[in-house]
Amino acid sequence: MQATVFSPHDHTHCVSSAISNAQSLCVDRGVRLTPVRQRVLELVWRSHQPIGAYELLAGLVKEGFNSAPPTVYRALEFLCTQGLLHKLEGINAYVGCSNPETPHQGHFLLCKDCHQAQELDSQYISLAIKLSADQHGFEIKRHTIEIVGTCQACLDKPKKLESEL
Amino acid sequence: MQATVFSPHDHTHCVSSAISNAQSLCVDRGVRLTPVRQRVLELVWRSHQPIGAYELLAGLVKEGFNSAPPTVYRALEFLCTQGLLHKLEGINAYVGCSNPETPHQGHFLLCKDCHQAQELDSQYISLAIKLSADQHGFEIKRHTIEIVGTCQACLDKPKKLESEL
DNA sequence: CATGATATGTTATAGTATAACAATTTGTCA
DNA sequence: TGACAAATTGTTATACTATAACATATCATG
Repeated sequence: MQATVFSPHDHTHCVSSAISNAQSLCVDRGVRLTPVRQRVLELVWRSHQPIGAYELLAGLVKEGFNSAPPTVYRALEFLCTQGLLHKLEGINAYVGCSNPETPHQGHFLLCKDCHQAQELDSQYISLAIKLSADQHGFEIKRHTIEIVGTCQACLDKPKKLESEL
Repeated sequence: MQATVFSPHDHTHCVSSAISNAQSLCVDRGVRLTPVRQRVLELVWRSHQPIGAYELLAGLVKEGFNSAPPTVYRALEFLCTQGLLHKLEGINAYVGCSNPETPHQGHFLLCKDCHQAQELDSQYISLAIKLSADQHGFEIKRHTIEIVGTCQACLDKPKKLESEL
C-alpha cells in the first residue's frame, strides 16, 4: 500500500517543500506569491487536516496580518486557481495539492474519524466520468469528487467505548 | 441518446408522480411524510433547477406555513435521509431523486448555463471509486460526485453576443 | 516618475446552517 | 380512555461561510 496522509510522516518537510515548490512554480508562471498568499498556503499545509477560511483568517491575524474575510478568500481563490490548493465543497475547507504543476481536479478520500483528506489520482475515476459525460453530450469544465468514510488507520484502531463517545 | 432533464418534458407529471411515489414509499418504511415535508418535496420537484433552502423557505411562507430556517432544514434532512432528495454540495442546493427506492448517492451533471442537474447512475463511476478506496483500505460511507460543465442543449444553442452577456 | 494593472485594506452585508428550548402532535399501551 | 414517551414543529437567537463595493497601496513598464 502506498504512503498516504493517513500514515505517519514528517509533515514539516511536506510544508517546506510545498512552499518552495509553489515559489518556483509562481515565478515560472509569472504570477505573484505575495506574503499573504504564501502565509495562507503555509497555514493550510501546516494543518494536518483540511482547514476552513475563518480558521485561516485567525491564523493570519495572530501573526500580525491585519486581515478581514476578503483577504483570506482572495488568497484562497488565487491559490486554488493556481492549483496549489483544492477546496473540499462538502466541508467548506481547503487542502494543499501535492502536484500543482499539472492542473487537475482532485479526487478525495475524507476520513470522518481523523478528518484527514487524501488526494487520489485515479485514471479510472477520471475516465468513468468522462465516458458518462460523453454519453450525454456533456462538456466537462470541472468536477467535485469527495468520498467520505473511514481510513485504514482509523479502521485499525480499537473501537472507542460508549463512555468516550 | 436517452431522455434527460436537459431535454423538454412534461414536468408537471414528474412532480405528481414523485409525490405519490414518495407517499407510498414512506408508508412502506413507516416514516411520516408530514405536510411540511411533502410541501418541501413538491417545491423542489416543481423547480426546474436545483433549489436552495432559503428559496424553499420563501415558498413555504407564501403558502401560509409559518416557517423559519429550521423548519425547512429539518424537512430537507428528512427527505435526503429517505433518499427522496439529493443535496448538491457545490452549490448548496437540492434536487429530487427519481429513484428513491434504492438508497444511493447521486452522480450529477450540472449545466452552468441552464443550471439544470442531471442525475447519472453510472456503474463505471461507482466501480472506479470503489476500487480506488479499496486500494487505500478505505471504507466508503458516502460520496459526492458533481460534474460541472455545459449540457448538450446549451452547447447546441447559438452563442450569446457579447452585448447579451 | 507617470500610468495602468494588480493586490490589499476596510466596511458592510448577503447567504447558509444550526443550537437550544418550548409547544404541539402522534403513537402506544396499561 | 387517558397518560406517557417519542417524534415533530415552532421560535428565537446566533454561528458560520462568502462576497459586494469602494478606498488605498504596491508593482511593472515605458
